Amino acid sequence: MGDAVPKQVDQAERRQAMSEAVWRVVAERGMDGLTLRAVAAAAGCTTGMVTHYFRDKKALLTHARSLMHHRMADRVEALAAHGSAQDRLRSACEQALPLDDERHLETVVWAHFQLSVRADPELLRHHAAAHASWIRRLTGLVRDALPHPEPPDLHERAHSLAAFLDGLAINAVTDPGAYPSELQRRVLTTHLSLILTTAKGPAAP
Amino acid sequence: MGDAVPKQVDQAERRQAMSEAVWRVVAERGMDGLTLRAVAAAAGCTTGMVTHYFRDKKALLTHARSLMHHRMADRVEALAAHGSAQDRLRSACEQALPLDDERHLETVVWAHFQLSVRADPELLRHHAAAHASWIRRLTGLVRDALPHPEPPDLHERAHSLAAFLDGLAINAVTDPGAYPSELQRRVLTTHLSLILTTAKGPAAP
DNA sequence: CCTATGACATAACATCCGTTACGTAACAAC
DNA sequence: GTTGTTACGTAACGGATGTTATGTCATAGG
Repeated sequence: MGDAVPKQVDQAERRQAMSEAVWRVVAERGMDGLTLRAVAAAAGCTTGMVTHYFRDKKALLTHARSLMHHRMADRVEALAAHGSAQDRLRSACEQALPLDDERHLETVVWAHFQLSVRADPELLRHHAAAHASWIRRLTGLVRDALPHPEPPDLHERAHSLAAFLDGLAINAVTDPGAYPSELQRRVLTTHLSLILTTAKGPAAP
Repeated sequence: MGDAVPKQVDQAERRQAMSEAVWRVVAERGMDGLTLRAVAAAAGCTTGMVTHYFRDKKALLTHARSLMHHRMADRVEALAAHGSAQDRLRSACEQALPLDDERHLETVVWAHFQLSVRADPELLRHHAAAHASWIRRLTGLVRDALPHPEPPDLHERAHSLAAFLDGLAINAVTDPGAYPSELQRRVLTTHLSLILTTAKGPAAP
């Protein structure tokens, strides 16, 4: 009984290719259009190959989800640490916006994944943790970009910025014609300048 | 051949009941969990009754969508016209946030509908028009709440507010534990006070 | 009363889905 | 070469789905 192990394919690479096919299918047809056959067609292979690398549909989705999460996290991690605090804040914000085709697809897929999280308690916990981490990072960036001492509503400003970014990204993706990247940048500029305001105007109740 | 027309049921009422069943199913199981049988079960009837009042699944979805749209539009329309400009602006913003169970469900369903718009060009046009109208209304409210003369970035501020509201609503709905209504109100207060700021702080690039 | 019609329930239908089983070819160890 | 394992493609399976057909009952007009 020999231990013959003929392994000439890069399994991780295949899995990634299929995950990317999942992204494309989700972006084009939504979660209810995500079928193994559609994924196989988008990946240019057969359903047999998909089931060969993933136990079942849930495993495929989990992998596609985690890969997307890593992809976005890596982009956050790769942000330049140099430059002024304002520059670093703006860079972090821009990477969360669908300013090019790649981020456009990411935004669509991420929106679908985020919404579908509601159906699975475990996914919800995972998402909540990731979101809290994102809020923490934004809070730090906003604090660094503001003059000392930090304002008492720092956390609210960070939350405001996070919500703004998510909303703008989704609006840009569900109504692409109305949100060219140039408008997105202009609105971001306005929002950042408001967030970094120190002297308050007339207060809202 | 008599013209017997025994019509003792209110068809509009039935259709609304089934549309509300659609909302509940979409909120609980997402778009891919929306089946005629699930809708019938949620409405407490049979699939035969559903097909009796709607030609096919698409007609059912269209009606549920349009009813939800009217419901949200009516709420906007019912906003108090009295009070200060700031009060009217805040009221308009609060009705867009999931501060109670009713608006929570509305937000979830609306998010699903908004995302699924991408798969249908006609729905996309409809959504774009509604969104533009919403932006216009917000712009007017912000202008009224700001001292004259209006700032040059008025439209950007309105877009910023619209994106913020959408994002906060979605965050609150995908991570309910982290966004109690009290936090939503606090963040809204901060955002509104920033939006209504006239004296600018350090500008972001 | 009688009949036509609307308001349903029930059930059958083809289709599509996820899953699983089976078959084949390629390659490493012996 | 032989063998055993991996890497697929093909196809079949039961179940779920949207749709359609059929049946039943109540009711309003004649």
